[in-house]
Amino acid sequence: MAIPRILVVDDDPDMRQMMTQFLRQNGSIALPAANETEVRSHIDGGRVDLVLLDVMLGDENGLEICKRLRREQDVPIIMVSALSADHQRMEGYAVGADDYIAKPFNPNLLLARVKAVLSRARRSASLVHRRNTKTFHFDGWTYDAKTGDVLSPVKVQVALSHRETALLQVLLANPHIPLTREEIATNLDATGEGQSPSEATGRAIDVLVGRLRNKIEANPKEPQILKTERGVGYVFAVDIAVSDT
Amino acid sequence: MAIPRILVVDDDPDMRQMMTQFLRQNGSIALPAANETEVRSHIDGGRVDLVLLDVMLGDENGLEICKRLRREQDVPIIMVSALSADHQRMEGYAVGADDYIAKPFNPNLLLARVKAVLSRARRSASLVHRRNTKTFHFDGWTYDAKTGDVLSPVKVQVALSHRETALLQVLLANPHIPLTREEIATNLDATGEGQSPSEATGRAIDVLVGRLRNKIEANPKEPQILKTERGVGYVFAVDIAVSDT
DNA sequence: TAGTTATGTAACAGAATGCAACAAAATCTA
DNA sequence: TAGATTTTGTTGCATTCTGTTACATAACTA
Repeated sequence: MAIPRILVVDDDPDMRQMMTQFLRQNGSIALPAANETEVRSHIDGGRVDLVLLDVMLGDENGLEICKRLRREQDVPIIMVSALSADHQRMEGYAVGADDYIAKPFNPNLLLARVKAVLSRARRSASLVHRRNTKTFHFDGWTYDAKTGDVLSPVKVQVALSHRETALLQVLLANPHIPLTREEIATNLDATGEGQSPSEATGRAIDVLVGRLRNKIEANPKEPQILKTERGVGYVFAVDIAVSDT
Repeated sequence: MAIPRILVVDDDPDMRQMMTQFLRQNGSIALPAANETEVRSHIDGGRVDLVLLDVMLGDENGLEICKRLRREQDVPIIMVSALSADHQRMEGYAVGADDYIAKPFNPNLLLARVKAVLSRARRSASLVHRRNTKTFHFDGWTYDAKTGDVLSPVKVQVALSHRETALLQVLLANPHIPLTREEIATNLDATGEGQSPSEATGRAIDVLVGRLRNKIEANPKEPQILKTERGVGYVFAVDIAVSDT
């Protein structure tokens, strides 16, 4: 599908900011909205693929908005709430939400849910569910994005940890582009394969890079694939071929 | 989803007429039934997405029918009753109804409830339309939702315990979606009987997952089907094909 | 060259997960 | 119904994963 357009509805500016930024970093178009009026103007104004709706909207009631939206439009809705009590969740479903997530949420979880709801919506529209079946080839190596398997040039399976896999994915998505540690960290948390409860601090990325090098570099001391850009960060420095299987 | 097929069960012809007409005007296929015999013939004869069940059915007892339906089929049920007393409502839930509405009801309210229950059923383990006798195929394996049989890639029967089967069902209903332990536990309890007696505590889900892995993973140490999402929970990580038999 | 800054990495610690062993509960059987 | 068997949750320990820290080394600057 085209780039998903996600409406972020929250009356707290900070939260709105945080969520829109996060979604944008992960390839979505995020549309912020603080109240029902802004929601309507967005929905009436253009395509919206998904609504992330806070339950508590100051004086307005997210549940009510959800109910109304559902009655009029057929846009998928994920309710977001600080209250994780089960009855809240139930209420969310009862008014027609497609999913429910409690604040504070794990960014991975949010992204996974967004993906899931979008793909579900897409599937019901097209009936055909094509998964991500790309395979990446670089410098003799193979990475199967579907299974997550990594094969060395001599066709030996190499086991990467979740975090290492996530790093590899980020790099594969940005070949020849030097990435700062911060960029890597942000995208790591987003990839959905790797987890980290909170933002990575300190030298975590350096260490992670080192670990990945130990697994995929012939000579980790002289990296050919994952090179250092002194003063900047790291680059994936070889060409990539992508095959659709 | 396709047009919902709703079974309207009421012994009063006027009320039946009114409800079926109303539902049809609102885009559903309404199937009238006056007693348990007619209910059975409809359910056995074709797909039914929701049952609107009157509590008072002349000499029969709606609650009993509800209980039986719940035990055999996994079709969503909304109880309808002229008695709005609280104990009645409670009884409705206790026998496994998904919702409860009191007569006389606001037609829009009925519609909202119907939609809510349908969408909830769609998203959660709605895979269990036993009557439809679906069979799931994944990674060489076969799971027959009707008989509960599980066949390995080499066509050997594998015996799963009730709990393991329930887990498999929850996973099959949510492929590629990382589920938290809490979500799994909730859905597990829901799949069995209408109640959720006690939240599974501790590491029960972990252990259960391990047990299922031992039965359906070629190499339980390196799960290909039921993968761990560190910090989140577990995912059913392979594609599923569903055949109607 | 000496000093400064950036990077590599081993060692450590805390957390998450896997799992065997046990116990309690449910189910079956004679 | 008593006893055997199966199922299922709990617990404790082992293992794996991942970020932090400390120090060594490399690169850069003046």
